[in-house]
Amino acid sequence: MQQPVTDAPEDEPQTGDADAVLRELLGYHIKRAQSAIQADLNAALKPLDLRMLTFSALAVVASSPGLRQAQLADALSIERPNLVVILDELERRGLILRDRVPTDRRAYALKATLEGRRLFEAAQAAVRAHEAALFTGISPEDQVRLREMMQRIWRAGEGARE
Amino acid sequence: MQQPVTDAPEDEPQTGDADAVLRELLGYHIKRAQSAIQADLNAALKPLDLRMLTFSALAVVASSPGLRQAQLADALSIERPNLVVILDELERRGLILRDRVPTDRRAYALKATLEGRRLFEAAQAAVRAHEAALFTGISPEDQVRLREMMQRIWRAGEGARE
DNA sequence: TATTGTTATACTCTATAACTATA
DNA sequence: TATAGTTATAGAGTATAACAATA
Repeated sequence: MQQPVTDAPEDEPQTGDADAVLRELLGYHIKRAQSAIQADLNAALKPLDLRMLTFSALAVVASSPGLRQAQLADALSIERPNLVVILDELERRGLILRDRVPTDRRAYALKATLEGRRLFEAAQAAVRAHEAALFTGISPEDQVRLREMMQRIWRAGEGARE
Repeated sequence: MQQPVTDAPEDEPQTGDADAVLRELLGYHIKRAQSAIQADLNAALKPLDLRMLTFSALAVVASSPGLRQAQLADALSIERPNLVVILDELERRGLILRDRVPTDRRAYALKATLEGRRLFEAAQAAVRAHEAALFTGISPEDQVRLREMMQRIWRAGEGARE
């Protein structure tokens, strides 16, 4: 069962094989897939003038009204300062409101406007279509396995960070 | 078998549930896992003064000597201009060389120095340890499945980009 | 004293146009 | 003309320190 490995000389590496060292790493494949997902998601959100981050923020605010910015930043796994510009943009576009919390005048209670909720609904449909398209090749059972594996990796990373 | 779902009132969302909308998306879990992987990988490479990108570039150059910059950029899936600073850094540190190609004086043939190959070996060991640590919770068979799924997603993204 | 949101800042990664020197 | 590497530049995401207002 001898396989003719390749015709090319060893010292002239083929372009398509140059990433062979990297392809041995699981993280390489996960990164490539994640890049593809992000690109496709942003393309799907572009007609709505949203990006992954602005969509995520709008989605969380729309479905969990009353959150404070610190809580939202936590839910999005981003730092508080980085959330400010995102909310500035969503607020400027009339998609969310920063309501003062009466009991704690330092904080804002975030909520989506009617327009924000409508845009969220449209965006969610676009995102679901995007996921359906990108994950067609993966059976529902495998998608469940995949989600579990991703959660395990994330938890392992959490553990390593302490 | 009734489960007491939660004690909290509905209109005061719990912090831990704020990302419920996002957790329905497979892409959300993949992104979180990828972030964890990148953070852990960079932490593993930090003692060697490498990052994911500089490691990847060094790895490809070390194992495929003679590549041109355009080919390397292609292997790394980055744009040619963005590769320049990375190679500048690796060259300045004496890890790689840019050798003129005699037959095409526009191009450089990239190769790792002895020191570059040594650092690559050390880095590869660190990266393997990092992957072993992060992926302990995933059986070898599942890791194979995972890789296949990532490749499928990436190809679906490629198809969507045309 | 501690916390909320904010400003300022910096670093990394990414993407595009335009230049130079060669081909 | 076209290509290889480069420069300049801009956008997006991420991270930290420090501030004013409030608790």
